[in-house]
Amino acid sequence: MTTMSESTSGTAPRARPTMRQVAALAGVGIKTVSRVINGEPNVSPAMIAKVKEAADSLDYQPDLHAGNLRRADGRTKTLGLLVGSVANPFYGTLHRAVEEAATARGIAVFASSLDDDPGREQGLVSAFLQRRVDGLILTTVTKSQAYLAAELRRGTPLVFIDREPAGIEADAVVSDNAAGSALATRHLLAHGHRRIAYLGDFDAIQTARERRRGFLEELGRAGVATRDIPVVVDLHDEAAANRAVLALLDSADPPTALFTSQNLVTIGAITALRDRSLQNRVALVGFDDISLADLLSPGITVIAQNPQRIGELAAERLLARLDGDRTPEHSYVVPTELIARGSGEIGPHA
Amino acid sequence: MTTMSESTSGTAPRARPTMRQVAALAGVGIKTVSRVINGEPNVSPAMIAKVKEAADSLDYQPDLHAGNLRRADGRTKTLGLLVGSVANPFYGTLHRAVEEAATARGIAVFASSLDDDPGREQGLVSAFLQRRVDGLILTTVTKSQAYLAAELRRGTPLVFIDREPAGIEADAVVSDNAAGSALATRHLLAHGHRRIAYLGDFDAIQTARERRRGFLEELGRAGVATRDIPVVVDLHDEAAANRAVLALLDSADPPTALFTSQNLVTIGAITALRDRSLQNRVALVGFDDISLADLLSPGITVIAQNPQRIGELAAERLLARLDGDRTPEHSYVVPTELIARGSGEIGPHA
DNA sequence: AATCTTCCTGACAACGATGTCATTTATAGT
DNA sequence: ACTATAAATGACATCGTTGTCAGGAAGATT
Repeated sequence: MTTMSESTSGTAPRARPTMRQVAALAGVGIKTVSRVINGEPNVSPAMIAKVKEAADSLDYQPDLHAGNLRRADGRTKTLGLLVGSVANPFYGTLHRAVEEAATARGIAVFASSLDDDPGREQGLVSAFLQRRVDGLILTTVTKSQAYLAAELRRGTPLVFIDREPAGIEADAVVSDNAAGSALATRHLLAHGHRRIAYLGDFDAIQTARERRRGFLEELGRAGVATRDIPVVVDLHDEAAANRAVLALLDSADPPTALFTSQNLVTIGAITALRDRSLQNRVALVGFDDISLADLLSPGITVIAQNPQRIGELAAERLLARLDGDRTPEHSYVVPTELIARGSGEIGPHA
Repeated sequence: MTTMSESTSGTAPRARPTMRQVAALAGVGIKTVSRVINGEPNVSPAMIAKVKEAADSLDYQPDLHAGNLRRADGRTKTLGLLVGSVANPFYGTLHRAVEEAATARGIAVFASSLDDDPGREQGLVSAFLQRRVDGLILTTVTKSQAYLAAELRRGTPLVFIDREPAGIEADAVVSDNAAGSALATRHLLAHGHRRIAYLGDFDAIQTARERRRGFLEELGRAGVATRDIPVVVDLHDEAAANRAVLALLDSADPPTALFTSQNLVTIGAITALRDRSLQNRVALVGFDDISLADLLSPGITVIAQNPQRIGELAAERLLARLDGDRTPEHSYVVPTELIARGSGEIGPHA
């Protein structure tokens, strides 16, 4: 007998019970407890009942990691998700979709924010890896993700989201940034605009560059001289965007339409247009949907991404890889969608 | 260059290296590797260099869980966060605050959504416990959380957020729901309203009941007969709220002001007021802040909660408990704040 | 020179579980 | 009744790491 009863009386035990303690209480071998807990076959009903009763009375919870140490497949039923920020609703929705697919298979999700900090990215990835996650879904901000090559070779599935990987071959799920921008541009051109200003995020961000490319290429296809097109980049917050738009509006030859490449930039543009009471005179299309955009006047026309679909697809790919899918790595492109709400349908007022 | 070469030659190893392999490569004992990896003292510089080189060349990552199995303190440097939904920006912000505090101490965060499902709550808690989280920060939807008593007794710190625990004594961090409602009510009364309608969420939700209580008690203090006050509850989405508000506006004696107890209900009320073109005639104060509320016309006056502060406090309490804080359990109340933006300052139009 | 510290180092058991395998017991087949 | 087969059970090694402890080398003290 191994009873040593730490300290006191009749209540539940103070220490966390082990399988050995359950076995002792039930008067059976430890392996039998293991079989019952894991629902393995070839255990008599009487044994099952005895063990379950002992386990319940001790409030026993198996230690997944101890088991995993010995288990053949080495799976921790855990996965890591690395996004820009969990406070960002775009990533929140994506996270939810990933969680849904994971939970359905008993997989728990670690979520962390990397905050545009390459050092933080590597630290968080390392923290996940030390906890032996079964796979990783991640946005990246490092120049190259070659540091993950060894891990990938060991069989840890990696799915990149939002931005494509560099220096390594792996699955990716991204939005159709250039095509979305082209769509927005075509929309504004179709409404008669020729002088369209572009307002973009940090040019260091891959998706920001893609969006700008889509915009400029579409103008090229339409035969609009890009020489006269105002392109402002490196706008990362509302205040900077507001200032940039005000400067454009106050210039000698102001644009008749604005294309903003990101959420906060769009909001900065809205406030700037209102500052000059031009919200019904200058057209605006923004990349990324904005909540309540339809309640504003005018409603804000946007190119909406589909974070839920991105999350679903990323999770689906990851789980498929875990199930042994060995098809070549692939980049999945999730289409964007133009939602017309008014601001993008304003014509050029000469 | 990056040929695939399944099982071959000189490249990095296929299997995940263990400490034993690093030791073998460096030609030292395994315990010495352990010392170097964990930065323990009393290792000669030459040894440190040798071991580090071997570890790097194998791309060795220590297995935190294996170590934890043997380690004295039994800490996994992992914590579980259970919220309504990670897609909800309120919880996203809270999550971020928790993550910030956790990451600073090398603690990784599991996040899951319970979706108002009591069964799911218990399943997720169990999943966390099996992964031996060091502590739990959680919103609950079960009637009683007595099922967690044994775990609490074992020393796993529990911090309840948003709603207070039942059937168990533990720390909690909650918003001042009743006081916030009273504040909103006082605001509307001060602007001359006497006929104020209340539109609330499912009455099964504790916070929803608290908000209603704060509203009715404040009316009582002001001597307003609650008999004539329209109180509609069990509204959980925008569409239901819209219908309820339309019904009130179309009634014989419509209210001059609305108090909506939750995000989606507030939005439903906004659309209903617009449907009747009454957004500048009927006052509205909503519980929970709404993004872009200041860009609407009128701007929406709200009682804002402080999810970041809730997250910070919850994390702070949890970490303190982990550090050995044995002070009695306590409920921390985070104040709410009224943000006046226009809709709540409309007077009663008789 | 002999002894005492102090510093380094590695052998070994242990953490809580599961895989393997041998053993016991029940069931069926003749 | 007696063996052949299947079902039920537990002893034991093992997963990757850290705690304990003992032993050897180097430096300090008498």
